[in-house]
Amino acid sequence: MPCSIPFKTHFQSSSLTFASFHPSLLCKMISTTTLSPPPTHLPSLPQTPPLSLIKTCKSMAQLKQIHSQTIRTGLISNPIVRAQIIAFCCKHELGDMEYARMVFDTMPEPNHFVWNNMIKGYSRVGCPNSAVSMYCEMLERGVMPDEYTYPFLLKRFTRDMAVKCGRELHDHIVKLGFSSNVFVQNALIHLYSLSGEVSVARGVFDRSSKSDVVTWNVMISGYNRSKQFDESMKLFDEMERMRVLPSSITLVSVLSACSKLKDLNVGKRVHRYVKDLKIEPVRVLENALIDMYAACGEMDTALGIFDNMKSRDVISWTAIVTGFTNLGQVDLARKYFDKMPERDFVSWTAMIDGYLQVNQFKEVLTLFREMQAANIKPDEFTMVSILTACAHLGALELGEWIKAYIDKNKIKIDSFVGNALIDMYFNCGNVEKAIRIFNAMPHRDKISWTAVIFGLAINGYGEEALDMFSQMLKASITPDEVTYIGVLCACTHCGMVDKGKKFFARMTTQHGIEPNVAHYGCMVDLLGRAGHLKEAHEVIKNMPVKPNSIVWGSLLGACRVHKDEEMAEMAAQQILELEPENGAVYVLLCNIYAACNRWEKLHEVRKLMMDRGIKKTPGCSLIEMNGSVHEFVAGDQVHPQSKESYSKLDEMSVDLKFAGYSPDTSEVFLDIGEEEKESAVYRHSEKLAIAFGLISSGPGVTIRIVKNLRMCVDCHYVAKLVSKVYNREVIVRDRTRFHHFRHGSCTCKDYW
DNA sequence: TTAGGGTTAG
Repeated sequence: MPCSIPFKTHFQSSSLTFASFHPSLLCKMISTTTLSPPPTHLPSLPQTPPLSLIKTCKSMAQLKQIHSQTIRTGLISNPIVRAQIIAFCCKHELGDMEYARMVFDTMPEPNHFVWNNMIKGYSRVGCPNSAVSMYCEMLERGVMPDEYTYPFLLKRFTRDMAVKCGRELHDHIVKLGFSSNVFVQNALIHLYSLSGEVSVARGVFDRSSKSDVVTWNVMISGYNRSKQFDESMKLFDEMERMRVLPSSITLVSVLSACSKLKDLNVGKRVHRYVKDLKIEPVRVLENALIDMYAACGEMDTALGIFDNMKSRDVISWTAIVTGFTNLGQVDLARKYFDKMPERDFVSWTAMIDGYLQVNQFKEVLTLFREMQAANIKPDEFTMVSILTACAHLGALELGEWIKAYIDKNKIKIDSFVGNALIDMYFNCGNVEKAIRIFNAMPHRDKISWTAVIFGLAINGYGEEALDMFSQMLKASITPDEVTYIGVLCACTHCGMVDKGKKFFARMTTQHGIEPNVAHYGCMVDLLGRAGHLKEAHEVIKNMPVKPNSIVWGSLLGACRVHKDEEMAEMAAQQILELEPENGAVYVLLCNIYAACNRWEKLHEVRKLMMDRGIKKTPGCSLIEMNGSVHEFVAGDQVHPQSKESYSKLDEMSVDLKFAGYSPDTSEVFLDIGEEEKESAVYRHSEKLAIAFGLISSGPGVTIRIVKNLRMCVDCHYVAKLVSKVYNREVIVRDRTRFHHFRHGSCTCKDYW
């Protein structure tokens, strides 16, 4: 419902509209609520004048008694009495705004004091829309606001409201001549920093007298809000130069900025300030100090303050938990988390995020379940952590559940949540849903575009990824180095060597991005896949940065596919110089020797592995069924349904042999007979997971598996046949890419 | 008869 500000007296020609507001909220509140009238038969109160009684009043029940007495005695006709009753409802912690409105409606001509109190009351109870409605009503009835009105009105504004009507209200303030009032100025700085127009806020700040510490505080917190922590610091310095004494609130904001910037020096300076100026170490300030020291990794100092606090709240505890999680000391963090007397959604999310940071994804999900059992409502921060864990585990069902939860609970899908959803869907191999989320996002940032490009690329949709890239450029979003990884990855997946080279060059010439080691790795992958092994090697030799094991690993992978044992040896040697303990390299080299029938060489590497005590990482596959993640390790029988899975595997083996399957043991490098080799590949973890998937789900249900190592040729072959024989889509995410098996073929086009 | 500012997790 459009609501024009009826500012008739001063704005005859004004076109001001408050289209965004719903003053009906207020009307609704009043019309649908049954108001309890003041009680009529009550024991008589002591004969104290009602105004003094209201001042000492403790509850709404008491207020209603006083109200009723004033009605009986006729004192209610005094407008000051009604104003005080309203003021109590608007200001008191237990004040009731519905009651205030009821009394308000009995006043034929409420004065400024009453209007201001009503506005303040609605702001206090978190109904800024109703406060605006009240403001509109005030103007409509020809009462001009005064300098008290605006600080009350703006106090609880939301970002949206600030964006939509900040400028208009500023206009009113200027025209009414209140712009030099320091309280109004402070409210305006707050308003603009809320709407994200921090430079306009700064303009108001610069025009102010700057003699009031609150003005500085509002500006500093405004910079913090818009994450311009450097500016907060500069302002703090300027304050010192201008000899404005900081208050404890200034110090809290500055400490918050120090924490974000990890600026221990200024943080310590603030701490000295607290000590030298003998500022009372209130809890909020101590919390801010703990957070600053924790963020800078100084846990001993943080704990020193924590231990000496008179009283701690949930923020003090959470700051300690976060301090440890940031250092990766998740067990210590958990120790404090478990000791917390109370935990809120932030503390739970902090601990969950701690597990995420150290890649303990299962613990992430376990803790999330505990959080739910404790009846703590997660918010969008929690959702991001859980979705990220789902993405790593390939847990699509849980990810979908989170999506449904977000929808049901109307959790805001901001760009963080949107991007996490996109990542989750892509990492679980559900390209369609990832794109659906992307298309529905109102604000797509660089990260959203990059997530889509990269997601499409790793899922084998190279052409589509490049199409997205050109759409991104058309939308005037500047790509960064991560976007280009996605672009190059897309070229690799489609074997578009020339295009890839062109993009690689354009990255620098058009967007000024210097390629880093990851980009060179992509180029090696691109050339290697196409069989240009020498050229790939040339890229490594000429790259200006030191190649890492991933770059050499790409070349080694290409050598496996194109069976170039000589270059493979060289690449493997390079990797082992960098990472002598890298078991996967020995294994890959053995695979290559086995595939080339170079048994002597293979024995040498095997002996080297034994001598150096290097063990082959056991293959492990995760499969999610009915909301739980199941783990299968090659050859193990730990899973409760492993017996059934093995029986299914036997059955599969017969079915697949009818379809022409014979085991491919070319990559088995164990010195064993052919039969044993077959038995070894037979028990690979992804086969067990596929068998489990087949017995645990109905016909036509997609089987999604996440594997910790590269898929072997035999498993790849089996997955292709399963997709055909059982008419099932099988999606396997291995160490480096996705394999979507459909109707007997794979999107990786047999290169991985 | 009425005012303002702050801390924790992506």
